[in-house]
Amino acid sequence: MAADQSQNKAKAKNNAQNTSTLEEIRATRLEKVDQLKQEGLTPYAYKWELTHQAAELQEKYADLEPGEEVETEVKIAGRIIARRVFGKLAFFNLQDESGTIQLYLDKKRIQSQMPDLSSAFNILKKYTDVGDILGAKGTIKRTEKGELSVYVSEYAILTKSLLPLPDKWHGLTDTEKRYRQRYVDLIVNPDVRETFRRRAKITASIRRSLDEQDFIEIETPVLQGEAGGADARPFVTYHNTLQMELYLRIATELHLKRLIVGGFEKVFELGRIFRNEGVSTKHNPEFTSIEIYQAYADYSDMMELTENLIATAAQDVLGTLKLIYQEQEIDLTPPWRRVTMHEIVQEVTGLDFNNFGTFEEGKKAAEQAEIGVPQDCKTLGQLLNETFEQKVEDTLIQPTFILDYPKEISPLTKPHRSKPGLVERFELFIVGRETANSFSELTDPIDQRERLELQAAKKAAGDLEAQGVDEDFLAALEYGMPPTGGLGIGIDRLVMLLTNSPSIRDVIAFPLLKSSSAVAQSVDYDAEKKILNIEFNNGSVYYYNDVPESVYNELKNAPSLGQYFNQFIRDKYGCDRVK
RNA sequence: GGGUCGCUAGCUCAAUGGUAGAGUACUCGGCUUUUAACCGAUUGGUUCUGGGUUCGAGUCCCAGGCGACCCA
Repeated sequence: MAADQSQNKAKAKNNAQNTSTLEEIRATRLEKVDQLKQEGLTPYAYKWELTHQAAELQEKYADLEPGEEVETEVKIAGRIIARRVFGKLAFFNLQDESGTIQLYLDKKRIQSQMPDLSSAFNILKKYTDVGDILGAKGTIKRTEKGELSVYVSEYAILTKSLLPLPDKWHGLTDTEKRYRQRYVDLIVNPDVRETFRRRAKITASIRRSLDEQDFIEIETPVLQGEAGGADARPFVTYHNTLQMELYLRIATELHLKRLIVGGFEKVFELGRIFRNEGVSTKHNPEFTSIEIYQAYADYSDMMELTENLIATAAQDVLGTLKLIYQEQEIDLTPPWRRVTMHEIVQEVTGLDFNNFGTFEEGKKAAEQAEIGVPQDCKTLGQLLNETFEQKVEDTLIQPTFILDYPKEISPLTKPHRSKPGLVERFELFIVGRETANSFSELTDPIDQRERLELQAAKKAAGDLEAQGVDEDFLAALEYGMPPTGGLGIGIDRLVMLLTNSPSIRDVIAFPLLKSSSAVAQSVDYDAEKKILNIEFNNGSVYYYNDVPESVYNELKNAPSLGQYFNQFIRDKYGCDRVK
């Protein structure tokens, strides 16, 4: 008795080794990897032949009665997302891309079907964890409790997982972790997988529609010498061997138009666009657009195309044109409302911009209507647009085409055929968001040059979003571009709408997030050259130039090196990275 | 750029300025119809970081980091 007790104590002590921190869990699982190898198994397999996916089986055997079995042999694979283990019986829930199915693991059956592995059931019991990838072969059985199961005869551990999954019940809700470790989010939140599956269906549907109408997709450069086609700040990069600055594209417009000049009549590109701007629920610095150009068409044709593409995508993905977005009912059944910017501004605010003779007059009226007029707003056209953005946009819940924009905010658009000062442009708004933008494209090379030079002047004056003059594009126009309708659709925003996602980050698999910045760790100072040498905790080393000795002394004596540095040095002195 | 809120165990969350806790996961033992399995036991912490106030700080103050939402 006494001996038993001391033995138990020793055992308890032995078992009391720490197994709960992340590192300890990982160490325990690495041990299991070793033990599997000792059993002659490979914890990282090469292949597993499948015959079915989980959802397929669920559907096929939906009518199987509890207790009933089918002798057909199936092979499936997936991740263990739950384990319920008894002495000689176990139930695992296996998740593959399509869904989940239960594995019914009976010791007797497994041991007899896997004679080469002496303790096949115990290995399963001891060495598998939630998170492991498992392959299973067996027959179909609905258990007496009514759960459709694969009655396993053979299994293989295909991949041993070393890290624990989030809580099976509460899952992963921390938004930051969900975005930073999207793979974990995808494992435990099935609706996230559904969102990205739906995204793929939407882009496939759009490409299919365009293909059926004989459009072809042509890829244009991401790296460009001049970033044009939109008003946006570009990312700048550098080509070492060519020794030239390059910009990441902010639009695909100017190159697709070159293709129209070259003789293609229906072209498009669906691809990534980069804009060096802020991050919000509606903006990610890299996002996806589709731009479509059709020769001999105008913006009216583009309206029909827009309705057709979006309605078809919704029908393909949702099976309906009526949907709910964030508790608002949206009806995508064409035709959609078409209203000019002048009309809608008057409708919402009561301001009739046709009545204003001068900018001053308009400004006075706008300010009375509580519209904030920014400094750089200097024309009636800009004021109209400002009023529209401030008062109207949010109210455009159902799909609405806003037509006929002021010329000064549309440098690539053909003048309106009957309304002076306006251009033939529309934007599509749904749930208050700009979702598409389209013009009768400007084809007059002289007019285009004047407008781009106006943009370039703004850029020279410090407007970081203004466009430069793309001489080669102008040369292309001088060879002659046929009348052309152009259309751009924000794919991310469309996907948000059709997946009922409140934030653009929900529809981008890996949204851009700030990395936690490096912390200054140690410091050195060259008094003669006034160079401050800082080493960061990530190993990088920077030289900060022209740093006064007094600053160095304060830094040295600061309670926290890292914070003094962030506050008083980081952005205040020029620096070179040396390591 | 401004404001509000948040950051504590792998995950989800507690904790009047006074011994950092629960559930779950992990580990060990038991169990052939479970499905948030169950029963029993053990374990697990840089409370985001750096300062400050205090006899004493997860909590109060200052600064910083990251995130969410709102505004411009």
